[in-house]
Amino acid sequence: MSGFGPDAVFLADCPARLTVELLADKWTAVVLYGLSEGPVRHGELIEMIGGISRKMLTQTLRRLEAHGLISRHAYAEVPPRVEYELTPLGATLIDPIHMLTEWARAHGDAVLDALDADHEPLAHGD
Amino acid sequence: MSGFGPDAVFLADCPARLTVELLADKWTAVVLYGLSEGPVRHGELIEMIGGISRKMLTQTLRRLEAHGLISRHAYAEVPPRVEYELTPLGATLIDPIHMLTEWARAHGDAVLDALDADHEPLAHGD
DNA sequence: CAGGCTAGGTTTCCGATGGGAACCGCCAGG
DNA sequence: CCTGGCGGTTCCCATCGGAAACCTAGCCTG
Repeated sequence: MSGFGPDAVFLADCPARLTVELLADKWTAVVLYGLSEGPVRHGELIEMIGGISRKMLTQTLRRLEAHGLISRHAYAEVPPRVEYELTPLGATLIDPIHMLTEWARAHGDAVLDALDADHEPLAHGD
Repeated sequence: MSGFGPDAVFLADCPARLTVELLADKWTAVVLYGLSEGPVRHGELIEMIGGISRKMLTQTLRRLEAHGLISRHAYAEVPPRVEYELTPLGATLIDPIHMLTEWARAHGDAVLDALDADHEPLAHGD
């Protein structure tokens, strides 16, 4: 434990840890990705993402807004219309997220394979 | 909901979602990063990371192992010694994770600034 | 005019999850 | 024989996440 080099950046209390934990949510990355092509409404995100509850979506959006990654535009119409949009800061996160999806596209298969091998280790004679 | 383009890859039930959710843990990315420079022992990870409990570390390591991203080497010694190491598959994740840390290094400041502005919106006259 | 509809958000309730800390097993050494 | 070091598990509790009902507010329909 004596010398992890300058790469230890995100193993302690540095801003990197904060940011990684900001993204380390089940929904954060997905929501950001959902906004990557332009303003999207609350209800659209619900349908796009699939599996997220209103509560968690709102909560995630609020957090991203508080962190300056997205902006919220509420139109005083009836029925109410609310659109969310990436800020320039939030837009800079799309590239890293794309890298993750690219990784998934390339290696997701291998991960599923490993998972399968691990779940049934006695399927062929223990 | 009619045409999000081919980029909708990870908004549904595709493998990308699975993988993103695999990483969407408070500790997963940090642990992988901690292993990025070679085999590391359980206790070393505890000290490197700081804030993680034994339970969560073990749990995270088990999951990563099940997904084929790391391998576990237990030496029948006394006191027990257990080392964890990235598999070749796991090593391919280091690049994407580095992108996140780079992003954090570049924009973490802006995020903290936005957070601060949001937390005290009435600090200068409501 | 009353009730229902839409759409975003909040509240309530409950099951799942995460963290802390104590405990376990193992064996060498004092 | 008791302690100490290390990896891991168990127990307990606080928090979180999800489902679904409720709320607001104005238009439309009956």
